[in-house]
Amino acid sequence: MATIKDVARAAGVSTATVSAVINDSAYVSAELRARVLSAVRDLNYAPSLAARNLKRGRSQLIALVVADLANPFFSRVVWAAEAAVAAWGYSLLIFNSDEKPELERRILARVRTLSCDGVILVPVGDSTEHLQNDPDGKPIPTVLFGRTVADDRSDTVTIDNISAGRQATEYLLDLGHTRLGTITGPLHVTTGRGRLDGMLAAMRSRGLTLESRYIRSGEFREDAAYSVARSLLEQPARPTALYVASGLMALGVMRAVADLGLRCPGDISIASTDTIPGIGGLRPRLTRTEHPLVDMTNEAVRLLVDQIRRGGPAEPRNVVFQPSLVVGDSCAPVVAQSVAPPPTSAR
Amino acid sequence: MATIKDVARAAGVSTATVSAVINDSAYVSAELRARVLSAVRDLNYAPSLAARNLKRGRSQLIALVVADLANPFFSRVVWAAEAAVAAWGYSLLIFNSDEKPELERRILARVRTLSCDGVILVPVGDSTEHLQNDPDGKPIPTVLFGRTVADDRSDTVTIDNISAGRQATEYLLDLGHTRLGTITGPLHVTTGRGRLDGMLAAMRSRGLTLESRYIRSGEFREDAAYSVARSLLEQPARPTALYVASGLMALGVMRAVADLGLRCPGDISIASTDTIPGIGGLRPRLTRTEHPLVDMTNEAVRLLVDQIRRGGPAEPRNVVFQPSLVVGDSCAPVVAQSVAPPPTSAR
DNA sequence: CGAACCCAGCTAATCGATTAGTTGAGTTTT
DNA sequence: AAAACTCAACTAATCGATTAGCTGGGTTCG
Repeated sequence: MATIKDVARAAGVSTATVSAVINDSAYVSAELRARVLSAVRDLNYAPSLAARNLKRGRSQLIALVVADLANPFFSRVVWAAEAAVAAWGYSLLIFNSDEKPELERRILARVRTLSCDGVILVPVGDSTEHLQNDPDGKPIPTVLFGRTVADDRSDTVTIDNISAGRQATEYLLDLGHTRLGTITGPLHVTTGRGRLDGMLAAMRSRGLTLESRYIRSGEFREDAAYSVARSLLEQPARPTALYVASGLMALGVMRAVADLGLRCPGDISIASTDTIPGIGGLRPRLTRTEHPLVDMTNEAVRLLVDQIRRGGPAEPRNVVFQPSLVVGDSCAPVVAQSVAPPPTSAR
Repeated sequence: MATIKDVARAAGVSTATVSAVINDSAYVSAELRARVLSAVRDLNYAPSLAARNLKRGRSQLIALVVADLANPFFSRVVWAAEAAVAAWGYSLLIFNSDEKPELERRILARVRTLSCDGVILVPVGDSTEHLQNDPDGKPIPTVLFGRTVADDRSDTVTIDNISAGRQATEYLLDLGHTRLGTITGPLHVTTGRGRLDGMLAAMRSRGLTLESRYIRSGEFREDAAYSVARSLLEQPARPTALYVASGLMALGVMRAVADLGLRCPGDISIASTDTIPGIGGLRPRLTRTEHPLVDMTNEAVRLLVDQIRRGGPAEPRNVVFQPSLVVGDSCAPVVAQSVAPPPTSAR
């Protein structure tokens, strides 16, 4: 690799002049500028970011740490983040904490070592202590994405999970369903907890309760959702409608429904929250609440770049996006289903 | 951020000793080692990669440049690559060339600037000229993934696309289908071209031909596949079976089939190639050829790390993985379908 | 005409690590 | 006991860029 010295020698100028030309940081006469540029081309010179970053103290790197890279939801976040980050002149590093707090801790240490300019973090566990890991110095600019944690001084970008759970549930209730079931996410993360809370609130406000035997955690995983959905639906007097707290789990639930020989929405109505690619291919089309994922990601990157530029967090900003209900045909009015509560088990 | 000098001062030793302790690169007495380690802890010191990399001339960064980050297939590659790369002690940068050769060129320039230790590249366009962009110096260690390009000195990891097309087609032919159609990928990339060639070869060897009006390109995109599938299936005398060259396109095709009121496999049999998350939720279950994606990714990373270690490419290695046929229930024997070629248009 | 100024371009310090080369106290050899 | 070794630990050069500060020729102005 050619260095700035090689270029300077080839162009017959000093390294300072080369640097000035490359960065447009000072006036250089047209002649020298031309000589430098042609030398750059001849040697196919590209400045070393390692050296530049060492001097400037930044890296043009932004890290995205997601909780589960196998989840298509986060794959879309990766896609959106790559584009957003590139638009601001940064490059994107990807890490997968795999829902393990200990791994998250190690990743954040590495992020610091790599001197990333900022982190977009989907936190796992319930502490962000690792974020202010620098007793004297300033912490790395951080935006928490999707989930929140207890005590916090960081910017956050989240959705209104309670509203998502409520909207989906109210839609089912409006169709006349009263015996509802749900496949939740992990209840120790806000996305799991909030959606269930929204559902409970919606039912409570109509004087209904959610029976605990109709509540199962699918852990935000397709396979887990499949098996808990099976066991949930094989109960005698199964619910007439199901709220599934994530798109990935909805795939598993639909699979379980098909494997049990149940028809959707004929035998069971299903509503879910969040969209993943591929869900559009499902028939029936799922009724679901969607998040403005691209907007959320753009906003997270914008907040992060803003923090980086001003060199430290201002007072924390919490941006909450609202989900919207997208009606498909996976839900039917309860009158169209068996009217009398059937005490028979599924097949 | 504390520097190595701060640590040296705090521990009352030289920076060389601190470095020796951190890297285990020379013997240090137990006492000094303890002093250094405690200073490291006190100051929460993390060595600056920028400085280390500048000196060592490497970055511990591997770039993954994919052709379409919105495609769930590549999302899975990202997932597998992150894990593989981390296991070797590297971190993963993600870039999306979005099938644009010009963007790919810019990305590779940036990869060079970032002094990435290596690149896993899903090439778009048909030249790798940009890879030996350094007239004098050595090119960045590179592994081409999934696709190949004409002239090449790089390692490659690919699948046998011809075999994938042939296996899927032969399965359909064995069921008695003779009027086949296909939704192809872009024919200028090897994954698109090869799968079609495999299909053509399979038909030719049974004395059949693929009518050109039954061939459509879905560009490896879900929406494009949806619309070309619609127009293909709305023709009079539509094919009785379809080979769809990618998982993402298969979702679009299934959607088109459903929207046209056709039953699969009743009215039309469908086989495809490659798996994406979410495809498992489809009913009927798709008959398809699958790639050992995780193995492929691991192999690509292994080859790349090997290149990095030996400091330059040995003679290029081309690893080809074989697809395997996974039988679902999206295909039916032709006798079960309308026996006489129906000259009626769909619906 | 000389002082004051301007400014293109240069010299050299600097960022934070690694590491070749040096030092000097302690040990072994003869 | 001097010479020859060992070896823990240190000093200082180095990686490739940026940039503060300097230089010296050319203008402007009193």
